[in-house]
This record gives sequence, C-alpha cells and structure tokens, in this order.
Amino acid sequence: MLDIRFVRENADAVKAAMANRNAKVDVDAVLELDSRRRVIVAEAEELKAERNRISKSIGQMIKEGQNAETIKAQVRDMGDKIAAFDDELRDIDAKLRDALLYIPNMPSATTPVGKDEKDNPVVRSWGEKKTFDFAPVAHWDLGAALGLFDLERGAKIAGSGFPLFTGKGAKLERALIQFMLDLHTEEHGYTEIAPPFMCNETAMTGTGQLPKFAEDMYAVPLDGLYPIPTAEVPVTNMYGNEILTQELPICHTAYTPCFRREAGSAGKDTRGLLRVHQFDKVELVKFTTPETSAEEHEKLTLDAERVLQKLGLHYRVIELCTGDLGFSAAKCYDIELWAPAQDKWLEVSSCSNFHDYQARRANIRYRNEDGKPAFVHTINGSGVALPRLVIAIMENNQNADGTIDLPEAIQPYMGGLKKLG
RNA sequence: GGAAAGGUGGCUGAGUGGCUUAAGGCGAUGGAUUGCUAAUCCGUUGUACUGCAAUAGCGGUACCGGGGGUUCGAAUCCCCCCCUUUCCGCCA
Repeated sequence: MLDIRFVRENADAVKAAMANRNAKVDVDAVLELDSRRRVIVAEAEELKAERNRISKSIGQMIKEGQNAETIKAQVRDMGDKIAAFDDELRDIDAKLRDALLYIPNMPSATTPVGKDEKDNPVVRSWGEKKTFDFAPVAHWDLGAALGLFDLERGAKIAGSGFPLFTGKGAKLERALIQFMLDLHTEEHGYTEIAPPFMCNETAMTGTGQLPKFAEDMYAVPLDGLYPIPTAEVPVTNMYGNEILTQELPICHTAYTPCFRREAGSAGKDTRGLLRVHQFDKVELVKFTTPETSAEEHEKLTLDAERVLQKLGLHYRVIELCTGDLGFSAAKCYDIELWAPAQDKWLEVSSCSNFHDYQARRANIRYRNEDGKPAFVHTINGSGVALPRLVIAIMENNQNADGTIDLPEAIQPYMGGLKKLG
C-alpha cells in the first residue's frame, strides 16, 4: 500500500503513475477521505484531552469528599460526543484503508513506460533456439506417450488443470524441486523455508492478493483460509508485524505447491501443462534495505536464471513496462523459456521488486542507520515454476524416436537416469 | 473436541478502578571515573496517528494478545475471539 502522506504530497505524480499503469484509481476521493479524517481526529482528540483533564479532577474531588455528580453528568455528555466522533473515524479509517489497498504500487523510476506487453523490452537472452530435423512434438503428446503424466485422471478426481504425474514424470518433479533448492541454498546463499500451504486473510492482504484478487484464489471459508497461490505469501508474511533485527538482506527459498483459480483466463493456454490450477514452484524471497534493493533484485533475477543455465535451456529476460506491471510490483523482470513445439516463449519466473509496498501492508520493518523503524523492501521471484520448466525440458530435449534426454544437472537427482523413454 | 493456566515494553517481571506519565531489574546507549578492562556513579531509553514549528523541537491522542462493553475514568471489571502451555480424547 502507498503511504497516505506520500499520496497527499505527490498527488499529481500518483495520478500520472496510475495512468501509466492503465489503472483506474480515484486519487481525489482518497485525498478527500484523508483530509476529512484529519479534521475528525483533531476534534476528537481535543475533546478527549479535555475529558482526561476533568476525569482526573473528579478523582480528586471524590477523594476530598465533594459531590461530583453534576460534573460527571457533563463529562458523560462529552463521552457521547467522543463516541460519535470515534464512530465516524472508524468508518473513515476503514474506507481510507480499503481505498489504499486497491491502489497499486508506484512503478519504479527505472520501469519503462508502455501500454501493454508489446512494449516490454527484452533485456537479455541466453542460449539459442534449438533446431530439429523433425517436427518437434508437443509436451502433452510426449508426456502421454512416455507415461509421465495422466491429465485425464487428474481431471477425473479434481478437474481439468489439476495435473497428475506418474512414474518418472512424478520423480522428475521431485528431482527438479530438490535440484533448485540445493542450488539456491548451497550456491546462492538462501535459507530454506518449508511454510504452511494455506494462509489467512491477513497474510493474503499483506502481499497484495487480497482484497482485489479474491477471485483468483481458492478459499476454505469454514476456516478463513486460502490455499496459497505462491510461496511469496507465507514466506513474506512470516515477518509481518515485526521489526527485524537480523542483518539484511534476509534471503529465503521455499518449495510449495501453488493453487490458482486463474479466473478470467478460461480457455487460454489450456492444453497440457501450459496453465494449470495447481503447480509446484521453488520461490526466492528477499528482505532488504531501500539502499540495496535494486542491486538485490538484479541478483535474485540472476539466481533464477542460473537454474535455466544449469539445465541448458534457452531463455530470455524481459522487463515489464508500466502498463503490464503486476499490482504490487514497482519493477519486474519476467524470465521466459523457449518451447519449440509451442513456438512460443513461456514465462517461468517473475522477479519483482515491491519496494516498501508489501512491507507497509504487512508491517515489516527494520531499524535504519538512525535506529528508527523503517519499512524494508521486499523482492521475490520464482526460482522457478515447474510446469513450464518441464515443458521446456521435454520439448527442447526430445529426440526423433520420442525419447527425451535429461539435462546433465538433473541426472544425479534422477538416480543417474540419462533419458526418459 | 473437553478441561485448566497464561498472553504486560528489546528481554525479565510488578501491577485487581484514579498517586501508572506502566515500578524494579537486565540489556542498549551517552557521560563521569579509570593506564586498559572490569566494577561503580549519573543521564537517556517504545510505537502509531495528529497539531504547530518544518533540520534537530514543542504539544495532544491512542496503544498492556485482538474486538466489543460497563464507568466521569480501565492494564485492572464484564462479554466474544485469537494464540501459547499442560492434561484428556481423537488422529497420520
């Protein structure tokens, strides 16, 4: 969430930023609530100060044996007025907070201005497109033929979009997870977290999924819980309402399944593993000072890229322009893998710097050089998401005979297996 | 699911309606003393919002797990909820 003081003092900049995002935000309504709130606060507090003074003197009078009934009645009336102010204040506070929760983050000064995904610049790429002397087969056909997954049976028990992996396909999931966790913990300095796979409303609000994106999530209303759409939610909110005393940056990696309703995307990329309701992901999360967040963001992105380099997969990094930037992000790089049978780039990681936006929502602070509490910057990115990684491995490494070569880096995790099929 | 005991500042731990502006201790920090260290002594020590000054300052309000209530006045009394611990039951 944005700092209301920032909005108050930079209203024009906020409006311009929202326009660049194509976000419909009524900044003036927020400013109006804010100024109304401050009037009420001033009046209510003045009354309270007076009541406190008189109450104290009542205590004194009673001790001296004087009758205080008249003055008590007066203060009782004051109490009614105060209650009325407090009621209005509660109401305005709720409205203001709600309004602020629906305002997306300010894009970073370095984020390119653009209208939509067509304006996202390519930052760099690694490797080259593989050439085939046969027509590459789509992963869904390869997977079915090799018995790596059984999407029909997954659909039978849960619905379409809930993949069911079998045999070596299931083992490949487990192997990739372990490979990535080992890489990030042993070579990149992240501490592993195994968090809850469900979070409450407070946590979901802290990272920005709620209240705006309730429809994108599964929910367990009976218990007030939501299956997590990403490990970002538990791993960021684990420090909610804390003043961190650890040395920054704090770097965490976590494997979790992710659950997404993908509301509004029905009918798009539905085949195979392209877009599913449940998938596995290894996430990277950092908590930094404002001074180092830009640098740590770059490093985190490189850490995610290392996964793909080690697996020998051709990828590119694009930077999201203001019009395509996610709700909570100030700056974001997407990493995309090349999938030859799809003839498409597939997003496997979004590495975002949220500045203090999530930290303010979740109330995560540290002590700055003056020893004063200040909001941390949060950064996270997938390192990386499994389904499209699996797609890329399958489609890029397929042979004419329908077998799939396993990248060397993953072979130790597959019990030395070099090839599927 | 049942029962009991708890939740107070960075930590520990007092506090059952007004002298609490949350005691005392520890820690932290500034200073004095000291050849250095230790010890000792003196001072400081939270968060948020808000008003005025607009850099350091001065005032107000709120905050003792969360939310309601009683009262002129609540850390303290009442109600609901959450969490922790222990015991019982159920369970992988």
